[in-house]
Amino acid sequence: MRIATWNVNSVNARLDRLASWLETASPDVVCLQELKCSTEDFPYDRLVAAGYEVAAYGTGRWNGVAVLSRVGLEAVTRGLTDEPHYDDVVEPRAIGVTCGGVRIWSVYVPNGREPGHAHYDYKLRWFEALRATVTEELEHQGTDGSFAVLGDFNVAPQDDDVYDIAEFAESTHVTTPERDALGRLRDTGLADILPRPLKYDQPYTYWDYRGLAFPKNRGMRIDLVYGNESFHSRVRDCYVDREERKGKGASDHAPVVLDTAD
DNA sequence: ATGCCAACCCGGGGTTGA
Repeated sequence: MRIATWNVNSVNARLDRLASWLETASPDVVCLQELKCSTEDFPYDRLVAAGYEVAAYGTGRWNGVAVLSRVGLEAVTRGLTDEPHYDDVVEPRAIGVTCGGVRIWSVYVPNGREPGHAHYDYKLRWFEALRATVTEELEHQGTDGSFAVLGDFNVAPQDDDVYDIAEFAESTHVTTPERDALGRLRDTGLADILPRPLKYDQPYTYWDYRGLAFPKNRGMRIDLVYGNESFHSRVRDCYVDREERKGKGASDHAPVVLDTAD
């Protein structure tokens, strides 16, 4: 089974590229983030015509997650247990589904903006709710089933997951509390499934639109795949499809693709 | 050339992203 995660930075603005990527990459399951559209405005017709079942969850603006699947799509859960709110709103940032016997979550972790900002606190609280929800689900399904959380985590797990750690001295995405939150998520029994880069040394997944960041490979690895042992043991390959970051109308994130046995 | 930010909402400019 081929599973991918991709922050598309507006699913409607990216629709032509998404449809063409589905044809060439031929994934069975795709986790999408940053839809920038409501559940109602999601482009169902085009993606259903491409052969996928769809579960979407969005309200527009800077949120929204979805899963596309052509191997079944069941048991849809929208949102986390006791999900924290920001400005009195619970944003659509997580959706769980079961596809081909694998329990899969597509998540879009809050950005955090800057350390000390209310959004940064929200980010840490959101991570705690994600950890709690994952713990509940893993207890419920037992250790036999395959389970994975994929998405834009907005945290670079290690210093070499950013192009120059010195550039991030005052920034979010690399702070100890954020990395500790990722560590507590791993402690539920999940492993970070590291993709191989198709070029250069590091498997970055995001490059800013500004300042020739992509040609200079000034990137970050913030789109992650966290899977339990049953899932991890089935992984045969995992890579960043950096070709999709090229050209006109690209998202600023590239898809992470993985192939599993059966 | 992988090439100098993009998408949203609103109604030309501000906000957000990471």
